[in-house]
Amino acid sequence: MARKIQAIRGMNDILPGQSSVWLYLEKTVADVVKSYGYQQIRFPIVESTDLFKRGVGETTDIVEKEMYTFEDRNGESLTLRPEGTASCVRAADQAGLLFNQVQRLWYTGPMFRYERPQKGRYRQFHQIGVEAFGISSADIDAELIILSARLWQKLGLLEHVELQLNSIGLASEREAFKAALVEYLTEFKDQLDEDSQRRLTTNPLRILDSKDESTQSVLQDAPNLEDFIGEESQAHFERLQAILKANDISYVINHRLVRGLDYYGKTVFEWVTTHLGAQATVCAGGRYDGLVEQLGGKATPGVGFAMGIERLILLLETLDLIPAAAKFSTDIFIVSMGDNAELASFVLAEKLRETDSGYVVLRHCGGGNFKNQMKKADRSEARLTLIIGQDEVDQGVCQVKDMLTGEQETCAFDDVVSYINSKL
RNA sequence: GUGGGCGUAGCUCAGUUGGUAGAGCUCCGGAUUGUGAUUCCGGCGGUCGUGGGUUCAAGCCCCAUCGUCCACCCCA
Repeated sequence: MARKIQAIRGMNDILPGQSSVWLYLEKTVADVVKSYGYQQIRFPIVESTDLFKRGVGETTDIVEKEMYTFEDRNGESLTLRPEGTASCVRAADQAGLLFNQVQRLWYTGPMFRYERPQKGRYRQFHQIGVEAFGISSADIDAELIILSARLWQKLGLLEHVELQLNSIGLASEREAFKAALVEYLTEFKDQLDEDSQRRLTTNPLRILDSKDESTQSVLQDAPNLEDFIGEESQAHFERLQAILKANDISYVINHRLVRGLDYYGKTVFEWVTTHLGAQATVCAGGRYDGLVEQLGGKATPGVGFAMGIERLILLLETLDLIPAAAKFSTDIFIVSMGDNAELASFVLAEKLRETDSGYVVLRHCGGGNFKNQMKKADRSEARLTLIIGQDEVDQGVCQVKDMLTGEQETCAFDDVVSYINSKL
């Protein structure tokens, strides 16, 4: 036997039992997002490596060590997208959709990061992203957050996720804070954990997140980001909070909340849960007013967020929140024996599918005796089984069996559709 | 990239101090003729992840390797 080839590590197949849940989630998101006036945009999975280097940030972990980068046949460096925002900006700007106008866009699809896989974290994972361009005021930040809350409500997740908010100010304000933080922490360098010492030079803001006790105690008296936030950023943040309050969106302010992508400024937020272990963040985003310009477009404000589909599905599953209607199920199973009955069963099946009822009609294929076919019908978990043999063909009828009660009735061929409509 | 757990039939797993493999489910067939979920009987199905090593003998011990899971890091 030839050796089997398996899927690439961290890249999962979505199997039949799972796919209906994906469809349910995607449909729910599409409906919610549409009701806020967002239109879908689709862009390629592969882009120029430079797009992500410039968009996401050269020194971020994503760009430094997590990208799937390779050379095209003509030597151009290409990368499998590690996130969607940079591509979205590129696509929208290239089509002239960003200059002097408002755009509300969303997208979904696979993203790729070379990480060590674990629960809720995969090398190919899927995101749904929502982005709004051309509005600099806080009301659009609020709209996006309210939209996400609406989605949680539709999915039954609202009480299981918590909104964390922060403002990380303008780039210049952040730089000033970063400098002050590094200056302060350098004094206590020997009291910091190993990772944090390294981050002093690589990503100082991340130190705020450290779980190390000693590091946290050093941080007690460290400078605060809030003190470096300018008036404009502050007013923006306050307005956002006022709108959220008016809409009864509860949140906690987390001054430690910083994002891993360089393009964020002012508003940042995350929806987190306690049900997914280490992968607590289910949805995250923020404002990125400088990104469009950084990618060569005319300065255009932007805000957006992305959610991880795998994580959301994991959450829905652990909380048992997937509605029965979202699961695949067979409504009618058709059993037949003999050549004539087989022909009749095809006709019958098409009669049922022709209606707008949306019934899932499964015809048994491959013959076999009634006993085995009935067994298949049972396994299919269909509500009703239609049975046709030579006797039924001769009389122009079929048997309709209710698999729950075991009751069976004879029904004229011509009346089958209306009879079944009354039963289901 | 770092650390730890795990890898035995299609699936879930058992396998005692090393003596060349078992259960349940699934699938197929049967318990009288054209009717399922219970019950009973029988059958198919495994070079015990892979490659080395120790031993008279390895699923069990040792090394390596791959895969998987969890955590760190980072992120959705």
